[in-house]
Amino acid sequence: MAATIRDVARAAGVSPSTVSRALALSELVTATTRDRVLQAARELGYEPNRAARGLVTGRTHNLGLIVPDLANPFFPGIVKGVQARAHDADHAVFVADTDEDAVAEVKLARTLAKQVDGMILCSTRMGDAELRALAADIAVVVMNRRVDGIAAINVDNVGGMRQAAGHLAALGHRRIGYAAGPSNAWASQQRLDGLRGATAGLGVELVELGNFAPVFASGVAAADLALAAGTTAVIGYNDVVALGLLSRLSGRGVAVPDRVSVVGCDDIALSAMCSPSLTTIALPQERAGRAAVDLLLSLLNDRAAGGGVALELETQLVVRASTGPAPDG
Amino acid sequence: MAATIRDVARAAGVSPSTVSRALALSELVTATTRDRVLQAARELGYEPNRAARGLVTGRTHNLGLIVPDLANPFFPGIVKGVQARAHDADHAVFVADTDEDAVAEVKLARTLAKQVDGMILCSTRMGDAELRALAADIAVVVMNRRVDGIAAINVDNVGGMRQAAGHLAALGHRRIGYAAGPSNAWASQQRLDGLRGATAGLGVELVELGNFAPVFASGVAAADLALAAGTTAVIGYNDVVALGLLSRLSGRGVAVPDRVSVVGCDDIALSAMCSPSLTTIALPQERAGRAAVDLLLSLLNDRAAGGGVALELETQLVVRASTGPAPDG
DNA sequence: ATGAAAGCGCTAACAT
DNA sequence: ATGTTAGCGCTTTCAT
Repeated sequence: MAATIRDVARAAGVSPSTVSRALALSELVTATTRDRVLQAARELGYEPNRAARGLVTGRTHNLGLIVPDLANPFFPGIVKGVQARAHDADHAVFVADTDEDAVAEVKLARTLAKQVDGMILCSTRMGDAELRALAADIAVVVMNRRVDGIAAINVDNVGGMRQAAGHLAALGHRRIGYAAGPSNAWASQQRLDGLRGATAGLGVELVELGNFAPVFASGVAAADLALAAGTTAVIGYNDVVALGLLSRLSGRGVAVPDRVSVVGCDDIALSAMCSPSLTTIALPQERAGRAAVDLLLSLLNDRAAGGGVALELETQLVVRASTGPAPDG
Repeated sequence: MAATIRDVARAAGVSPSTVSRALALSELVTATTRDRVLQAARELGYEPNRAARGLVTGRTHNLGLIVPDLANPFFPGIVKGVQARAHDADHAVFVADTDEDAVAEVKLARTLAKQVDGMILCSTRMGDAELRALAADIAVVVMNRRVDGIAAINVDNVGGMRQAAGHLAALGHRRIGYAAGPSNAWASQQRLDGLRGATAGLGVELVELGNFAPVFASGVAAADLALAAGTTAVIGYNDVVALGLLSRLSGRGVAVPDRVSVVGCDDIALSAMCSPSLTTIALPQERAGRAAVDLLLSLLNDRAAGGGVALELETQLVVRASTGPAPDG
């Protein structure tokens, strides 16, 4: 059996309450007794039982993190960021993968809500109403989503797309395709809006190729549409889709970037590893994860902070080998 | 505040223990009282507090999962498998990423151990002694590791390497390079052993290129070594390393598979997405994750089961575009 | 500065 | 078949 606070108390010759205070680094114990307690705790390998503590304090020191699909390389970065910060703040993290299923997500969130102090919903597919209902019961931070009254960490999708469009326009492209993501993904709307605004301003034609699931096969399908539409550059909703574009273009003997340029979004690790390497919009995934934890913890510690806060992190175009000058008209 | 068992008891006009029994579907309550209790619980939206329950039953219904690096696309598959099965069995999962740090891993495991019923250690870098000490305190299942007395889920690395070697030999390769993984990774040893045995039996020469961290850059470095050693085929410790090989070979103008063939291991999603697509050894990641949960839960329910059990899952060579006939001598 | 006592929400003997 | 009691490990009044 693991040592309890009583064991430590006995070993240190004090009462359980003193041990509790000493461990909380309270100023209410003498330095000497504190040392004695800490020493005893160390010797016994004592670790407080969090469940028991939570029962009395009402704080579990657990956080929940829900992501649509861990297999999408975009999310592990966020998970890492969340975990790093959570562990620093002495919190453990329940991670749940919804497999892109909005119904499963609501159920999962409800279950998790019972065992955590707060939760981070990443690229949630949940409806606004369900999200609000959840936020009424528990502290919630969303990532890549904007809902009034709910704390959010976002990346500057609009700015990123503006950079991408500017880059392609500078290379002489006049007709750009966009393979959009799921229609219920907030980020996809943002990116589309950004792209529409940017291309209009640049006098560039934007061809919307439709909505796609954020998977490789979507890029494969979109490549054919892009070629048929006569575009000289295609932007994928994310890097995985862009990798699908790359693959299909190469399969059809279309040289990248000589005949068609390709841009992704996310800057997943593999963007730099494939060939041609992928020009993409880098999102600060780990930083976003850390920021989400910070925001959540501040919400927890200061109920007044309210849910209105929304942070926006910068994005940065990373130019690699998959984009080049437009072929001569 | 959420409703407690007392609230339900009051509403149903019974004692808390009767509520507890009714909810546990015990046969010790009349059908009528049970209905009354269930009804009251539903009306109040009552959900038992798991922490409180855990405090008395000693079972948290939480599982811990430790992986070296979520950014390595091999692990998300396992996480998904573990979660799927755990949720089915009404358990939640704490996931922790150690960033390949053996010291951090031990600390993390110790912390997590306090809040879970059992834990799954994936490709752990922990020493045998520490592992045994941990297993003495809590139910443990390891994946990709074999330690006497500790339950394990493994994949047939030896068989996989045998298939890979056989494939390359059949294509006429007589000199094969191997970029091994970290020396403290059990799977790497296994693969090396498998490869040594297989090549010896086939009359093929095996060139061991050294130990590498399981990252892209390692493959880049290994490619140069492989070329210098005059091998016509190279096997990477895993797909990420193989992707590095692919990238460097292409960068140096060495055609794959025309001049050099490349084989990976794991069958991460991106193996099929890059070009040339990667011949690799598919490991059943999700299945392994599910099996680990099953094993862990059986350990938990039946202390007699002991820790000796070791399951081995099959591996399967997947031939794609990165391997071809050996160039003529 | 420290100890004693109460109680967080729940289950599991032990009564009845 | 149901209620009463005790206690899981911890924090937090309230005493001293």
